[in-house]
Amino acid sequence: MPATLKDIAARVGKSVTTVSRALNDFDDVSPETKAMVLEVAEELDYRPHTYAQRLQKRRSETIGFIIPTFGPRFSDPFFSEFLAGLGNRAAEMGYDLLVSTQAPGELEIEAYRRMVEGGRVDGFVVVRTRRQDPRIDYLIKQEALFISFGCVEGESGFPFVDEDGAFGMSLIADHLVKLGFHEVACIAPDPELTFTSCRIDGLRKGLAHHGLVLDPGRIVTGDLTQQDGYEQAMLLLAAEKPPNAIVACNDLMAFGAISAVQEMGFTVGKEVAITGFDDIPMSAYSHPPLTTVHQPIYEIGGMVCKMLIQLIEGYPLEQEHIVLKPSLIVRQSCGERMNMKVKN
Amino acid sequence: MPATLKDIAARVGKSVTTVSRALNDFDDVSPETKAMVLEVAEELDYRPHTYAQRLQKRRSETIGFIIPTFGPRFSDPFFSEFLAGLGNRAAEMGYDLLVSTQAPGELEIEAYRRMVEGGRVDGFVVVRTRRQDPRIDYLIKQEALFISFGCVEGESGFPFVDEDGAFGMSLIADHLVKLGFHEVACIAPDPELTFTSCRIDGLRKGLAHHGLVLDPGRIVTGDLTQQDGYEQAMLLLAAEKPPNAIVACNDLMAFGAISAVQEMGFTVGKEVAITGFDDIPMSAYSHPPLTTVHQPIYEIGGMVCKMLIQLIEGYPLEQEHIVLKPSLIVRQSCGERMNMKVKN
DNA sequence: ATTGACATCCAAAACGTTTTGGTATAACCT
DNA sequence: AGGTTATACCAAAACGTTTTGGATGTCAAT
Repeated sequence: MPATLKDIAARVGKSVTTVSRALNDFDDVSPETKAMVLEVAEELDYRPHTYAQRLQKRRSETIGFIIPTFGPRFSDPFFSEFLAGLGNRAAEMGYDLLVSTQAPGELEIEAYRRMVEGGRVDGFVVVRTRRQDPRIDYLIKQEALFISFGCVEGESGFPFVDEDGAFGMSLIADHLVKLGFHEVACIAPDPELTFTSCRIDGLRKGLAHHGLVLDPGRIVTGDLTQQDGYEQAMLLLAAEKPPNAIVACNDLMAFGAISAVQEMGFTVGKEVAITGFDDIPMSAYSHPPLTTVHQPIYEIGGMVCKMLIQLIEGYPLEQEHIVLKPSLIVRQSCGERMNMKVKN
Repeated sequence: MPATLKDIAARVGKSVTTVSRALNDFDDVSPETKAMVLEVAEELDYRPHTYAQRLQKRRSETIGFIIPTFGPRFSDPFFSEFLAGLGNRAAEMGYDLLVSTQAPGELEIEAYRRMVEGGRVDGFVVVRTRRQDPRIDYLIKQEALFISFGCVEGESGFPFVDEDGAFGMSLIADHLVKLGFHEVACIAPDPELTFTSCRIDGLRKGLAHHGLVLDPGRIVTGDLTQQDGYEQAMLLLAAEKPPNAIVACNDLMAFGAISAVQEMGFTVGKEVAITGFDDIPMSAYSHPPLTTVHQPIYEIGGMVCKMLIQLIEGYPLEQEHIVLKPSLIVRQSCGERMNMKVKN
């Protein structure tokens, strides 16, 4: 039985009110009483009962994060990096982090309902946005507080952080063209995801800038896993006129593509260039190491968390919409001539 | 303002008690009343206030998981796989999952205190146990409910799931010896971790079984990251008499070791064999693909979660201690002669 | 007419906090 | 003396549930 305010009150011979106010350092409690209360609280190892506080304050001091995992498992380091950033910042700011996983679909909104309408959380973090995103529609309708990483089509009356995917892809295009890889293919994610079209467009425009066209027949769709990266790359390589560069929209698919290219007997970085997106820790340790676009995922998690807490606590955001410029990380998967790039 | 029991009671003209009992399907409420209450509840979109319920029931229906991350980030897929297993099972069983991250050290127990003594969670999941584990000591002392994945030295009066690391390592030893790799080195984790000595011993005994000794000078310590795997492997390769097999105690370090070996100009699987442990999804996509020991991490997460909930709800465990037999996954990082293995 | 059984309902207490709206006492001015 | 001010305290209500321990009414069996 943990100690309660009542226990302390009984011990010091004061009322529960006074004890509560002493512990919260109100100034209508005498210094002597405060000292006594503190001492007894220490002695009884008192901890306020979280749920009683929350009930009374009508605040949960908890933020919700539902990982939109597709399969039965989420092995995408993107989520774990993001989660770590979120979790550390939340803990630092005195908030709890309630985590759940729920694949997109029928049950998804139900998961949000449980958290929002049960009063479990004060706000949400949404990631991996879709072009038409029911989660965001729901949260707006409920007037729930949230920050998303990624935007949606049309609607922009909500705060979000996003990365400039088109810009990132233009960096990739420049890099490939400069190294002489002109036959470019792309492994894109589900077109429903908002960032898909940004990235494809960015790549298309980046190539166009050099007078090249991105053949629509060379755009295939993968589910963001290594497995699918492998399979889609195999498809691309089996084409009549196979590409000599495969631009994957995330690192995981790029790893799969590397396996495929190698299995077909080509040398990655020489006969076929491969690029990724995200710069997860593993990308420095693939063979060859992956040229990719860096997003500071951990930091973004922390940033989103901080913005949400600001919103919850009623402070205005300095910026409603933040768009981050990603940067190119050159490694060996497009060839060894990396210093070329570094020098400009 | 979400609807409360009081609102429903007012609408149907009954007491709060009756409404509560109707919603909980008690049989001292007439079918007509139940129907009415249900209808009005639906209409008002009623959701019970989670924290009020928890306060009253003195149950949080929440399980706590503090990820013992070392750095500022945890990119180890081990944790995310485990978390996914935990989270999915918890959601399925109607429990919330409260996640936090806290590196081992001074502040660690404080993080547990906040969750336990604030009554925030009904029980804990502990992973990556140390030989002397202050978390477990604390939880036992507080009589808190928990299940750990991994055991500790001495004490075993608590329920846990563990994998037979020694057995896994003996499989590795057999495999390496059979393929002719006799100069074995090992990159082990922090010796404080319980599984470190299990695995080293397993390897030592496995080799001894074939008349080989594991030179203590060939056991180095890494921090479970690719980075450290790379650096420790470099050290091993720089030795006077370099090993021709590097046994890493997790897959991430094995990836680092692969990079190191390749950078030194050796062919992995031919001049130097490399093995991992965990069989994370990435291990099928490294180049060469990694021979490793499979642990069903996702499933273990689910299993641990289920056991904890059983404990919380007062059902006895079928088994207090579960030790899983891992299996060897043969890929190319020890050579191409994999069919040899498959055939026995 | 009682008694007992059953069906249906509910007031009040409880969970552990915080907040509201005070009261009592002492001290200090006029 | 009366009035004001400051200090220290607290009873009660409130947050939204669930549970306890009846109360009331009806009907059937004695």
